[in-house]
Amino acid sequence: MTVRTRFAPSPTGFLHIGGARTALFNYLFARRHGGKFILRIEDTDRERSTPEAIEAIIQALTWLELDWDEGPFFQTARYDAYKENIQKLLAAGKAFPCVCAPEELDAKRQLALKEKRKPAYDGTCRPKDGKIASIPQGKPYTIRFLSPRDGTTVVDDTVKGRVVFDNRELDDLILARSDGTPTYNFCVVVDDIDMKITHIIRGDDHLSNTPRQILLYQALGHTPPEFAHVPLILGLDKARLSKRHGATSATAYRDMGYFPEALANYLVRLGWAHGDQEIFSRAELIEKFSLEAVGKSAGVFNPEKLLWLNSHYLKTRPLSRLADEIVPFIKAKGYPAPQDHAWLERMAATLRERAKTLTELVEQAHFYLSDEISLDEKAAKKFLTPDIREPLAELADGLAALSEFSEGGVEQAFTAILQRRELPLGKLAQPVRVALTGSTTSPGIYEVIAVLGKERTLRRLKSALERIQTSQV
RNA sequence: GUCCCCGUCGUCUAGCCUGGCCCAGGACACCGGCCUUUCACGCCGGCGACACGGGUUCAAAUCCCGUCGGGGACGCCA
Repeated sequence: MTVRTRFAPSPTGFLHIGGARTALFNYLFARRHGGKFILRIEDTDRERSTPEAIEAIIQALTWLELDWDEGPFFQTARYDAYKENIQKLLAAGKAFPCVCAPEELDAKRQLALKEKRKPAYDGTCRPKDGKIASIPQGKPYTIRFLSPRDGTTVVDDTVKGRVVFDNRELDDLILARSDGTPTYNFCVVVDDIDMKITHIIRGDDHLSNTPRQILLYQALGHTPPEFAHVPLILGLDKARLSKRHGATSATAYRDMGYFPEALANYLVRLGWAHGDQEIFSRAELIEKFSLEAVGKSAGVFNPEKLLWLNSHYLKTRPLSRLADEIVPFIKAKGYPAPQDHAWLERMAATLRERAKTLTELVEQAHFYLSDEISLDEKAAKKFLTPDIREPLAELADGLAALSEFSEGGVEQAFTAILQRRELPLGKLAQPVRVALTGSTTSPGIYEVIAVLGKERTLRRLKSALERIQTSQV
């Protein structure tokens, strides 16, 4: 039997973090077992489904490199299949029409809740004594599943273990709305049967749906697949992750300068572990992922750790790739995109250990990307002082005379002056740093100078010198 | 309210199934130190948890029961 998993989002919004992890687990499990990973769009709720959401979900999956083998399939294109199966159930006396009005049902539900009872369908339209109910004429009706009133339904869940539900807890769920369109729990089962899904891996908020679905499988004459309900992702307040916890869409992280590898690595470790290992390549994940190692308890989303993983990927990324990846962020900040790829690489190399995201890296690259450096006045006051004017001027001359404008050459120029004047490096480096970058913190001063190049370095030193001159008078 | 799930450092987790190797290991964050031209990186060290109460046992984070706490489901949403 070849493994077939599926990710089945409803396109009512972007792909959120929890969905991304579910997709990842399904993907990994399928790949691990040489199976197929299927994408299905559950768009039966026509009110809330949008083409934009579909696009956003596909984009997010693509960004995360969770490529699917079949689909996307759309439930709205499969109405015939659902209708056919409803007819089958109706004919077999396993479903029945219900003429209860939504308002009635709602009132009963409210009352039950108020009286602290479990709100459930009271069976008003349930056919008595095993008769096959006839279709009501001239009245709107829904089709309900005739759910057994006794016995138990067992879910043998790969992560949660054996969970037993009393069938009395399950009411006669609606399979088709009064407009004839099928509902979620029914479509899912029909689809998973037709698409030959062998393993359903999804959030554990679906665990309580599972006994109904198992009952539907049985009614339709099929064996249920394996179920694996993975715990939910919580916010810092332990409530289910939602908008108020900040960025929750997968692509929001892309836009904030995170790498897909980092997000995937973070997400997979939330609820799953392989010993003490923290960093996983995609290949390792495929090799090592297993549902048995997925934990049972919900996990809190920790942005700090994601950031740490991202910085890891930032530090270890091939430079030429990094250079490509920062370009969109440079443009987004409104800088002209540098054409010299090699230069971009050198620039990124000096910054990558100081930034945790691409956004941060580009922010710190301001003095490379623009000649209008923002001078920190406090720093200027402290370091661009008259006593440094001479060494600074001398350094400018030394750098101007350099035939090879490399890090090594720059260092020699510095050392020569420092030795002659018996100055510690910091005494000269800080003023130079302020002159070139506008701030007291930056990458190593030799790297900065080498990357900036002779012309821009000299120009900035010159204007610093001028500033010292004028403030003297 | 009813049903279901869950409960190891602040957070993610290893260990739990197959009790002793665990006065509980790793990671993020935090604190201190080292490295150092600044800031980072890196390295070293520190802080810090078996929810609680009973039981079983020579021995319990690990097995059993209860309590408490958190989450989820209860839609003509998915």
